Amino acid sequence: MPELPEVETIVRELRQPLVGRTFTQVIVRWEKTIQTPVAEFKHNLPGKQIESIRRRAKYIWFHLSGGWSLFIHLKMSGNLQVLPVSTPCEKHVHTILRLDNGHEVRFKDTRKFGRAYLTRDPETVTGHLGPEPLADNFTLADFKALFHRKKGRLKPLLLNQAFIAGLGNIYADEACHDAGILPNRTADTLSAVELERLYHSIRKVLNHGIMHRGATFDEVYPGGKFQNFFQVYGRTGEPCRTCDQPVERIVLSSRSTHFCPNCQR
DNA sequence: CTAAAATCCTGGTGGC
DNA sequence: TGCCACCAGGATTTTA
Repeated sequence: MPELPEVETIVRELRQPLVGRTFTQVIVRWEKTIQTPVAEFKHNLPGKQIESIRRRAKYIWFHLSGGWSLFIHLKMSGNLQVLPVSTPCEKHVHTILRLDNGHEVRFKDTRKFGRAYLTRDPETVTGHLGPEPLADNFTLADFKALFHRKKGRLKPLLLNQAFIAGLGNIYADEACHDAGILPNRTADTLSAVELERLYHSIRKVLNHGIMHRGATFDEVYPGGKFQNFFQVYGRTGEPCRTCDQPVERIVLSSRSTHFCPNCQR
């Protein structure tokens, strides 16, 4: 379940092997992965060179020659491998993008939720997204303004990518705990002081995640270490690292939500 | 407007 | 050991 820090780490690791490469061939084994019409995708991708790779929210964004953009969203279980064509292909590889150097990009995705988009208009994919929480120009005032006349509960708001981009279940729970705010609070009850704490906590937990190269989960994304630093996520019944009270779990908008009833108010 | 539920998927788990 | 019901979980879509 890659969230912002995992996707950021993956993007950084893809740059060295992929920037400058040109796609030569597309093999699609599970067509639902491709969100743009498959025939267009297969026709338009070969011949395009990767000029740069960035991240927007949880999307991996390949800037291609000719003004094209390839977006890949890993969703729950997606994983990108860059391997020589001769390497035996693992199970659950649904799309293969051949390169001009004898290697290929393999989109492996056990649960088949991952999606790829090829477009000349990036806005069609990312246009609905809220602000990047780690952007230099994303200020406390901007964050507070997001809450203007918002009435829903805090956790679902933080998970809403149109509200703020990049948080998922793990980092939303961790940010609420760091800020000392209960995730089921109604958004319009948060004080100015609480909003300020939350703003800094969101950026803090995301930066910590990136620093530890993300969190490794279900062995989908190897290499991350942040799972060792979770304060509440997945720790139901275990003692809070701050106060020793057992971490509690509730369900909010059908998502597991973990919090410390003592540290969070 | 908010919000809850259904949808898409498969591997892992727990009950019997 | 086998069978099966059930669950997680991001984002979108549907329904209330």
